[in-house]
Amino acid sequence: MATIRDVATRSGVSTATVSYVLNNGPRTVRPRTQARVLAAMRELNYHPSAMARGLNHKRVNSIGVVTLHSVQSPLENPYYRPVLSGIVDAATRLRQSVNLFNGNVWESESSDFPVFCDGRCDGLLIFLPYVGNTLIPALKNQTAPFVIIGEGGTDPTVSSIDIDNVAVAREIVGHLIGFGHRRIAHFQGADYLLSSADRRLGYTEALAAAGIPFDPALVLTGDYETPSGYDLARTLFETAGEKPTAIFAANDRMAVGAIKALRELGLDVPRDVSVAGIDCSSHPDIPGTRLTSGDQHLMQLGETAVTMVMELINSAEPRIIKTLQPYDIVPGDTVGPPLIRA
Amino acid sequence: MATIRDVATRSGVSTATVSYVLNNGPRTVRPRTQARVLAAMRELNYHPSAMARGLNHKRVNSIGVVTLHSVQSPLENPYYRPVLSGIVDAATRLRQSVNLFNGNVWESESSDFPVFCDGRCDGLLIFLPYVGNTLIPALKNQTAPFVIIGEGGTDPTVSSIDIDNVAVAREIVGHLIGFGHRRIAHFQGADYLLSSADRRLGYTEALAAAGIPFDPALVLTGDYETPSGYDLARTLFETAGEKPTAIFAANDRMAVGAIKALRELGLDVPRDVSVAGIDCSSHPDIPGTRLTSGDQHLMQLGETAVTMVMELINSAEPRIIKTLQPYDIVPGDTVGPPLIRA
DNA sequence: TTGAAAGCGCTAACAT
DNA sequence: ATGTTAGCGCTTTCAA
Repeated sequence: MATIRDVATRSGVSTATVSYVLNNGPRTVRPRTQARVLAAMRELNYHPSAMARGLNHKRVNSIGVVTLHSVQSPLENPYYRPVLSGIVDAATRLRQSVNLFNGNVWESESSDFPVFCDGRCDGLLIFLPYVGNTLIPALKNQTAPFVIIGEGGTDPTVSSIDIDNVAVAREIVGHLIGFGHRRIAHFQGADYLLSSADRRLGYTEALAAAGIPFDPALVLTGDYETPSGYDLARTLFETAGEKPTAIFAANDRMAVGAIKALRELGLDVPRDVSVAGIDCSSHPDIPGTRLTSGDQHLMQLGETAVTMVMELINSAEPRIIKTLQPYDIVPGDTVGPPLIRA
Repeated sequence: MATIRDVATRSGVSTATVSYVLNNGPRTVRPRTQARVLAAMRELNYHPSAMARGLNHKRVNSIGVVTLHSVQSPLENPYYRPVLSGIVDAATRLRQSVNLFNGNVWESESSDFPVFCDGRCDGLLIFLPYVGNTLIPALKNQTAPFVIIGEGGTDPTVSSIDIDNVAVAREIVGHLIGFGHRRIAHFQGADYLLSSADRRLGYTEALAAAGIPFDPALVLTGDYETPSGYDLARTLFETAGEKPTAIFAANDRMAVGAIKALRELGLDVPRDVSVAGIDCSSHPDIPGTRLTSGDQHLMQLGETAVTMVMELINSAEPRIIKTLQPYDIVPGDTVGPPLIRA
């Protein structure tokens, strides 16, 4: 590869001049000289080294995206994918490249050596850090700014973007109550994610607001994955006890799993049981059925996350930005009035 | 950020020693000294700079992925996504980060300044370079090795991975012929992609092998996108002339578009018209229907592409690797025997 | 077993 | 308007 020296020699100027031509400033170069330099660059097929430049002005125009969870393949996950799409789109528009890291691999390797903050990214987007992870504390001790996606929680010392999990859960349970349901089960997410507790809180708040007594037997813990929703539904409907007329699953995948289980048990959704989730993600397992859900506008969320981290990067002093993404309750085919028992 | 100097000062050794501790060699360091250095690194929360290291040994452990086409969002594209998944998975396993570039943006900006080969990636994976693009020629003049995904074509001077487009098309058309079809339309892809011509060639070869005369009126040109398949099907079936009993679409998206159109026209698939595609990608537009298609094993293709580029990166002298990915014809619900006219 | 110092390719203050 | 040169943070040869 040709270096700036080669170009300088070839065009008979100093490296400084070449550099100024390269960057269109900050110094002005005589047009004739400039032309000579440009010609030399072309002839030598010269491309400035990102490494050398980065070493100087500490800026590489790349943002890192870390998926901390051991998600098999982030791109196949209905939550990650739209967010990532939004990130890639926004970053591209802003001329930033996107650096993907599968965090759990890097973390397990040597937890105190996060390659993604070794200068190859100007800033980081961290997906769903689970409760008790070691990355976030480590990240606080270094200079690359970062934004947490989906699990900012109550920590006021980190920048984050999320929906208001309590509110969206409250509203969607309210939606079920509005249809006349009083016996509503909740399939909550894994407890190592803060959102699980938040959505559960929204659920209890909605019940309380409607004067419906809370029944702990109706709250079952899953893990945000489809099979867990399936298993919980089977457990709930195959064992003895009074059945719920509706299920609020903490996300769409669990809701879809539940619907599959219910159908296998000969129950109709929503005639026999209503089901609602959160995410408005795609769910190929129940073709033709539109799940009642809370739309997090995940792509938009990814785009906003990029603008946030860019702001942090461009900001002189360290800052904390907290964003709550607006959401919408989207009625689908899976919620109806409760069945009146004979 | 602490530098290697800070660590050296703090532990009372030279920067050289710190470097050797950092890399576990090539020189051996006395255990006591090493311990002191490690302690200092920990205390200072030291992380070596990727830029500075890269500047020396020209290796950053990152592979670049360039999507040249103006795909809205690569992650939402049923061809790109599984390949990308495979890439991310394989790269992660090999401890490489993945750098995503939306090539058409970078290219349009200043076609002679490809940031993705400025040293921030050790090697590149290039998606579907269209015929006549300026990137590939430019890439040949620089040192970063690259592998072309999906459009290696006949150029023997570039490394590439693809399926045998002629063969897969020939086989799938053979599959249709096997059902008794003799009047088979072909919706071909955009002509700026080599695969379009290849698949079309496979189509004509299959016809020839079966002694079926080629009818140019049955070959229509789309662009690999769903709407084009829809439009072509409407055109074909709404205008006068003898209708085909089957359609071979050059990819699944066009096939799906065609099926939608046929259904709107009151035609049943496969009773009235059989339809086959290529890709085995997901297609939410025809829920419940399994499209007869040729499986390219796209995730696998992405994984193999990564191992290929890693081989090129690790190879001392420049090499060219050509890989043909195995494929399978996957029978679905959309192909049946032709309707016998009264 | 360790230190000193010369680069890697570029930028930008300091000269002229 | 342009050249000189001292770094950026690290690796590695050459010395000790």
